Amino acid sequence: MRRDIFQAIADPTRRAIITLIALQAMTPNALAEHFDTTRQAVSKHLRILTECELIKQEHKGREIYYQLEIDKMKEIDKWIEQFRKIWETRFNQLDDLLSTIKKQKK
Amino acid sequence: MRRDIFQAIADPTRRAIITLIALQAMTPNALAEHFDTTRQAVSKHLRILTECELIKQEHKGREIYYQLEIDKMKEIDKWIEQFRKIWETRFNQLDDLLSTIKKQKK
DNA sequence: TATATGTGCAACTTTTCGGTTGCGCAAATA
DNA sequence: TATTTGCGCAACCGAAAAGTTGCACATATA
Repeated sequence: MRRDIFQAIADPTRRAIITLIALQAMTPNALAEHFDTTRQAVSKHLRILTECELIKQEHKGREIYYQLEIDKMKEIDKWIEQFRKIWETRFNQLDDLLSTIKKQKK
Repeated sequence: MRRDIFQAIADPTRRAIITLIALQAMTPNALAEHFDTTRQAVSKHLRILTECELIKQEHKGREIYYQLEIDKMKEIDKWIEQFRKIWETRFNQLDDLLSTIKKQKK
């Protein structure tokens, strides 16, 4: 099974899970209430997210609280960074262009 | 067919395509040379990327140059932003803690 | 101790995905 | 005009994904 973060966040339910537990750790049952699927399906998503270390478990009696491994999210941010550089450069170029026009007006 | 950006960037080949054409617009044939698949397979990826408006075509004779719609990439960045806020907050909290410890030492 | 609850795991099914092959079409070239 | 080249599209195939159902197991609770 190929498991990487990008494949993990491809599924909308998994993205919703990530957003939910980003605020506070939650149990599978609590999470399942938010979706129109079975608890087992949610559990499966949690396993996938755990496998690529996007979330981690915290056992509390018979309950298992899942919480976000925020640092792992940085890996996605790292990939986006190369593009952020591009759009920031373009923005600056536009900025330069605008100020050049401004100067010409004077 | 459900097509969203996150599903689009889930595939490693598609991510590579995006990175390649971010630098300069390319034709399907030119792109295919970079991968160990057929031109048709690449073409299929290009169609998916086009469908979710991550790339756009520019016809030049019988050749089609594909180029990145950099603005669309911002949507991914937008999703990441909520988590960036979290890790920046935590970083600042750690920073506060460290300076508190420093003060106590004095 | 018997029962209820919270959970993960395995088996199975249906859908989706990524790839190949074969085709047709338009533009360039001989 | 005949041929080559660049391309998209449709049909098909195997693998993987996402969901359901049924089960086992540990921890609470009566």
